[in-house]
Amino acid sequence: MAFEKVGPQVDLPELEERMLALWNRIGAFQKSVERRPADAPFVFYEGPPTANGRPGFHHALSRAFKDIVPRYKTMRGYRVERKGGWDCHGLPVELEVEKELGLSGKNDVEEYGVEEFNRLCRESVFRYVGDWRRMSDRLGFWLDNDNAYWTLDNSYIESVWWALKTLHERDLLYEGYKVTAHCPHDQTSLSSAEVAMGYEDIVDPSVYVRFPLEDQPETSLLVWTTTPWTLVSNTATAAHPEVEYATVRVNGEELVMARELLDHVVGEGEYEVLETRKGRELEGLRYRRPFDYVPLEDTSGNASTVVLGDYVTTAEGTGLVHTAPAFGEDDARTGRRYGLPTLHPVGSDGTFDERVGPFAGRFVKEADPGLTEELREKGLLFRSEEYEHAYPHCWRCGTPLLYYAKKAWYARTTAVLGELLEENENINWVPDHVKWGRFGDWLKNNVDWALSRERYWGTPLPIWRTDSGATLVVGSIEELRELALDPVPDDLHRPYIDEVRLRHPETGEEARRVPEVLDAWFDSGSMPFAQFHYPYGRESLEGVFPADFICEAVDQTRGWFYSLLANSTMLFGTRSYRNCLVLGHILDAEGKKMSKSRGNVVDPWEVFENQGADALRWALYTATSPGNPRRFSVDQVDEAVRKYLLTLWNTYSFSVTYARIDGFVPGRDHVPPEERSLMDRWALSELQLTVETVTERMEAYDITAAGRAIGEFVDELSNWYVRRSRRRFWKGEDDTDKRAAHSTLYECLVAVAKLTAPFTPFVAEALYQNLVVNQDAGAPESVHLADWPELEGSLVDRELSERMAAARLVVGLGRAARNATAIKTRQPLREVVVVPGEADEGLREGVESLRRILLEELNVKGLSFGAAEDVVSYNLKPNLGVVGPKYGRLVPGIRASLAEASSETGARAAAGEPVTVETGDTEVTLSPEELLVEPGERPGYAIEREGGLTVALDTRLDPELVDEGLVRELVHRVQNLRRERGFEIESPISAGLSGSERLSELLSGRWGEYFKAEVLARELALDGDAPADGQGVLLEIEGEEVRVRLDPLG
RNA sequence: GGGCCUGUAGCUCAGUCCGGUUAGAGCGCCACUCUGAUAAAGUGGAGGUCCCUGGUUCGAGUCCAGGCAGGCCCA
Repeated sequence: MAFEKVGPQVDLPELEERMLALWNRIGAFQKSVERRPADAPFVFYEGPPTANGRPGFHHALSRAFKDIVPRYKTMRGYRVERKGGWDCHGLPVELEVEKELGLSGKNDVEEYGVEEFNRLCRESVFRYVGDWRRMSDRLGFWLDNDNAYWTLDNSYIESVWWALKTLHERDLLYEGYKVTAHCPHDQTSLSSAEVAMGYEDIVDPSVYVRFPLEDQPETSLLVWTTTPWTLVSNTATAAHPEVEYATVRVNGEELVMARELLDHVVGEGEYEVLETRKGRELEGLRYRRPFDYVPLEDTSGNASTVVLGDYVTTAEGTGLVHTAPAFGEDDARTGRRYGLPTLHPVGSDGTFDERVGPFAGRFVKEADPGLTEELREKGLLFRSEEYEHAYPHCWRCGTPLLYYAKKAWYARTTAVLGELLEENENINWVPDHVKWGRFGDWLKNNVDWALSRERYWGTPLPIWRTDSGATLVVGSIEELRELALDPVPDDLHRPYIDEVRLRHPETGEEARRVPEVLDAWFDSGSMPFAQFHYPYGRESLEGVFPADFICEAVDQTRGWFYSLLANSTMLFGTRSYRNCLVLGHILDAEGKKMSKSRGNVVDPWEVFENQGADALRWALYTATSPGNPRRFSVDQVDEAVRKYLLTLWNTYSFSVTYARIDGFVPGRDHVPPEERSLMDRWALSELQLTVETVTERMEAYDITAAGRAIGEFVDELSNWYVRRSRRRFWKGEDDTDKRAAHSTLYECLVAVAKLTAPFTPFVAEALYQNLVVNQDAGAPESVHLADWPELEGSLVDRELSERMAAARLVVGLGRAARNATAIKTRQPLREVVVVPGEADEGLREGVESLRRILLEELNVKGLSFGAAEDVVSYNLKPNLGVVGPKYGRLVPGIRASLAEASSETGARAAAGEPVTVETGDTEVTLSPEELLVEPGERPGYAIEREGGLTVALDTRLDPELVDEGLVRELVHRVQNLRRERGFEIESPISAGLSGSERLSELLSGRWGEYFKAEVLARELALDGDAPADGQGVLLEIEGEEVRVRLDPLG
């Protein structure tokens, strides 16, 4: 069957729509999975997006990268299941619904009703699923959406419960304190994102307080705080282990604080330094705490001692940080490390409880002045000032937030820290710096994972508690049924699950569920098993765990990348992904983050409709390494269209156009590679080298380099192979050489279609359908069902590639030389002289073998290899690699002397003799190895050089050359006329010329046949029969006036 | 405040691991050339404080230290 006609113009978006329809019709995606062996899985995990917002441009980015690797691996023979998934729970969903309902905070939600609220949350996460699917489909992202997992499904929740129960059984689940930003007005915790929304500048007290040492009450630690009310709960003082602390005498008392802050706090010259020591030497010093309202039950431990913390700074304060584990994140962490008690005399409304005597019932911040006064009375107040700083406020009600410890459920990730670090070593991070940088560093500082959230829409914690404090962790629905006193609801979410009371199997007590829901990150981190309802819906994870490949943006380092690793390490003792491609964020053309509020968001659909998905994909893959933040503009997509897609398309169109004219049939007309021309074998060799590079780069997940290699090959194929081979396709006779050219171009295009299939799946498919499916009924019916090109080593000819590179270099230099002479390329020249440099071994042979190409490209009659001195003079330079180490400081002098050396010296050096130069008062003799000899200008030739290579054009014209130049110019002009007249490429004409004696003479002589062949003139009439005045077109060529008439024949 | 990444031509990026002679490519701009597949191609030109400062070295875009700017994450 003949190839379908292909024009040079193409409507890419329209083509893509047709390919999408084709894929649907033949079930290409399903087949691409099912036809690969089940026992050769390549596991991909889809990081679930939340569908309560429309997909944006950055989602197109990550989906493009998520798609390319599975497509590639499929072609490599793996079965790549791609189960979709949706993240359904979490605070963002709740906040969105709150906003829609006009609710503000938890009190509002409870008043509104949790049942209805959660119903709306459930609805909202399905809202834009259609948009997501449309965007993904149009982009060419193949994903199994019909079997997607939903984190809100009972089956999913049950798997997550199993995980929590397993953690519990391994003593990896516990209840502890968690410091959160707390709004005392709304009586709720705020997420860090919410906290960030509400910073305002306010004035707080700034107090410096004495903590007298237990053993030397005349010496005090000097401590600074802006929240005097937290001093009531002080249980330690933190110092930085490496900071230098001084004991100083000030007005008869002794104080300890960071040395570098003395001038600032005490005043220059106001103190006498008695002693200095590192912070680590202060560890364990026992002091008297400022307030005794809340009793310390155990005074023997680390309470009221100096502890160490890396977070202590000397940017402000005294370098000694008051520590109250109930009211600071650092404090709480330090508290856990040192086993400090947590003193927590504050209610959720922000008032002191009855223990804080005179201040009981007072809002803590309002108690600051009274507490400060009390410190003054006790003689503990060193100084009191005011301090203006940015402090977080509730974005809803404006109340200053309190950092405040609450009970929370934790996963004891620190217990498996060693394993986490070890497993991280076994992950291939791309780019690799993430492993030991952003991710690894952060892992090292791992703290236990606070799993519980005091919210409504999430996986309910499967923890029930009796009045006596005994807890039950339920791991399955069946277990729940066994223990339940009430009917188990169909929907496991709140509020229904809250109604279910359990009977404690040992104590017989009644138990109620704790109110919290689970951090949604734990949901997503559970997807490797929960997506299959493991261990209930599926007994084994063999073949689906761990993932071979995941891909998300860099903001997931502490999100999904972590939750996946933490969960699988705690549950299965191993990482859950082997290769992780980390994407940078997308910025607009100005380097600003793309965001709706800035109005600089690029709509993927605009790009789909104007340039197409292939162009977008290609731009994303090849413009920038994926790990970097990328500046994106539509210009890049335009360039992808022009530089890559249209170049490829036109090469394809060219190939098909001539294959149709010649009736070329790939199978029948195949010419064995060894019988093909040099140019063909070069193209095949370059193709194989490209296959090698692309495969190797894809295996390393270096998509950018892989894509660029394909792009370079397509450029070479179009702008060197096709351009150089055009005449072979045009010529009339149908011989081996022509079939060889067809075979070569055909094979290259088929291979490119396969190579580019993971990158630009649509164009690849269009080529493949016409070039392969159309020809071979037995071929896979889609390029995405085809196998990746095998490297055929026998076709690789590195030497030929090098020779061609050398010849192309010579051509480039020759063209430069020609431009410099200002002689038109249509004017032939007599000779090009090539002078290889010393390093150009084998160049002579290479150029010689490409003689014909070279002569055509440069339009010269002859090629010769000149002795250098024929066309050049010499410049001398030191060979720094040798001379540098040997002569050191003399090098600049040597360099200067060589630059001034005479031409005789240059010639001698070129002949291999040593050269002696003077530099200052030293004489140095340089051996040939220590010298670089370069050719320079010489009159009579147009010369261009690169490295040691010189190309010289003999610019002298003789009458014969001038005649030919004139004829060629005439041919050119007549060809233009043909085109203007709209003649078909292959249609013959009759031509008549008159008015120029000189041209008539040339055309009736030796140039007639040449002229007729070039312009496809079957008949040529000169002068007598030629156009009379007023007929045809009058041309002026090089001062000759000639009248030309063209008539179509037949 | 901390961690990580980035900084090279007007723009997008190579090159930096492993120091070397004149720092490259593509796009854009200017000039010229070529053109019966191409929205192309070729040649030349303009365009560079390789973010800054200091150090090591005969020699630093490259190695070291300290800064600056931008991005992300965290506080």
